[in-house]
Amino acid sequence: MNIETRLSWMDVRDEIRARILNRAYAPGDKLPRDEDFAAEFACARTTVHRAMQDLSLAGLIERKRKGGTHVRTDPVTRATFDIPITRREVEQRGAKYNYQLVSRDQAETPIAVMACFGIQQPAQMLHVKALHMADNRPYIFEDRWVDIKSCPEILHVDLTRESANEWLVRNKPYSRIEVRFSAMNAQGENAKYLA
Amino acid sequence: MNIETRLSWMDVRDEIRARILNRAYAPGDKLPRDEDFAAEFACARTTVHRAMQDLSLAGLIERKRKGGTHVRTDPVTRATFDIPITRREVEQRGAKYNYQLVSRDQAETPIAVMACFGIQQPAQMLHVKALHMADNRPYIFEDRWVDIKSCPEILHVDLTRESANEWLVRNKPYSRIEVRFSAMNAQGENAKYLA
DNA sequence: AAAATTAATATGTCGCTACATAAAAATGTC
DNA sequence: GACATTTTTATGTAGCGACATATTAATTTT
Repeated sequence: MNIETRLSWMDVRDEIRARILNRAYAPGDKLPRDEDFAAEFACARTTVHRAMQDLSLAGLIERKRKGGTHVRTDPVTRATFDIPITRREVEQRGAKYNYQLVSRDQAETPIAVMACFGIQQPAQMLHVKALHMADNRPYIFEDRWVDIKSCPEILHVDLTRESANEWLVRNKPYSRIEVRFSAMNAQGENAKYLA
Repeated sequence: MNIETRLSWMDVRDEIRARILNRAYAPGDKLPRDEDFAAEFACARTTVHRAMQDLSLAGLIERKRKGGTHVRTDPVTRATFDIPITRREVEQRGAKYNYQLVSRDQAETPIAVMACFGIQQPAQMLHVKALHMADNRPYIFEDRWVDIKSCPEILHVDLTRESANEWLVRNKPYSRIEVRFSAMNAQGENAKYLA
């Protein structure tokens, strides 16, 4: 039986994360090079690299070529969530799903929406409003702006039959999405901390 | 100049994703083994592996040891977002930040909150209400439930000085968070599809 | 036939090497 | 000193080999 079990990249990640939380490495600090960590932990650089990648994705550190790795000054808690298809959601509750297109316009991005998207220049966008219903009662009101340049195909979709949400989720899964919540922080932060 | 540039794991990922979107591999289908893909693309299995990992994280496919890789039957679009610290957000806008604790109670999880958290058994929780203000005008109303078992330290934090949000983000970054949005889908889906 | 055991197999992980790449630092040039 | 060029350096990526692990499939045992 070999006692010292080989340590995995997750162990390395956890150890480094622990140090950051301990303030052993304070926000803004430069971390040792991957190679030095590898020496310390007696593992390969690739293992450290994988750990670092994860921490970087998690928003805890920032890495730059040549620049090295730094603890983020403003800690960011990054979360992942799934954008559901409303129809499925309703149907799974055993309710009858109905969908109705309310409006569909093409327009320049209004200022308010620009701010919401975090863009500077106005662009051509498709503005869709639609109502999702469960058992014939309003369930969700979808008010959506889609950037046409990023997704021109949306113009040729029959949105009276399928919601923009469903079409996008089906046909553009994970085209690198960035989500912003503007006026809804309070509730959105109602997160559960799990083990 | 070597013409055939070596292809990266992202190229592999994009190609496989394209096929899934094309329905070349339909939902539910079993994908070829990593090794076969590696042979097809003339790259190493590790490269395919990395591509697959990414697609799996994105929610497009599901992998099981020995079971192989399958296209997910219900496509899920997975997104990442950052939970900001409200104070910073306000200050970055150049406004004056104020914070006021409204209430702080310890109680059993009410049914409504249990549903929100997706848990079955009631637990002891800390219920905090607080108001975040920008230039002395209400900005965000924070209504938060924190599971005490998952995070007992919260009880000893002086929440009149620092908001629960800020403390959690600062001290529990990425303790594997799961977020649920309940009544807020419509707006939350207002996402921008980027390149 | 049912249950327990064993083998086969696809994905997961680790280590090593080599090279690519971005960006800072050092150097050279005017 | 200001600017352009080269070197250095830390991270990023690809390939290969080996072994771990989970799960299905096959086989043996009862």
